[in-house]
Amino acid sequence: MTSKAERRFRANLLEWGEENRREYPWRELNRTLYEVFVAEFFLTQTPADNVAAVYPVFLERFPTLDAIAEASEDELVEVIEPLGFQNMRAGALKQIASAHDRLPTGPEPLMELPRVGRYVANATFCFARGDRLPILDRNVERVYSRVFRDAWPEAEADQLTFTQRLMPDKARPYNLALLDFGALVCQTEPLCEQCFANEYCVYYQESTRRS
DNA sequence: AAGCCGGGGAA
DNA sequence: TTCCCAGGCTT
Repeated sequence: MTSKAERRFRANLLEWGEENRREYPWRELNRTLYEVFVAEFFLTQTPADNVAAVYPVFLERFPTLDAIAEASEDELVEVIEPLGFQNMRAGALKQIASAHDRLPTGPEPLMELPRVGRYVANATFCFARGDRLPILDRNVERVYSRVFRDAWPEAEADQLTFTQRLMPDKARPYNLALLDFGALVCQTEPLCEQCFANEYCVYYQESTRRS
């Protein structure tokens, strides 16, 4: 069942996203699966602006999995060093490129690659192809747990179901908006005065009742 | 489910 | 220097 607040949130978020979407090179239309994967792989635990600085350099030097397979791990480390986690990441990319000519074409097999979890797998296929897959990171969890509080489940599997159910058919713009909203408005220190959800957000309702 | 890991950034 | 963090990984 979809509650009234859930329907409002979905509509409001989509509308907010149209005007507030952040532009990044990996969000351009017609990016290949590989190009989107590279971005999502780097975006974990790394600020988007850092990734944006390295992204074009990386794609220029390593335009395909094959280019990674042919390079040494040290060359890889050199390029991605500004991102941090360079050894872990270079090792995983080498492993991936030496085992595969091309990326698997679904989230489940993609998740079997080293250092690729649910978040990267779903984000890659949602953003590269528009697949209707739930994405769940700390931003998304913070947003939903504030807006819906008790309706937001504890267990990760249930959270995935919840986000899946809330997602409209236009999954790509919705999920992009969700990430941007978590980053720009519903931050750790939330900017409730400029938020569209004030009328039904449980967190906001509670915080105003107190004061 | 809970804790661990490697490492960046803030305190 | 310590603490906190955010994913993935391990158990």
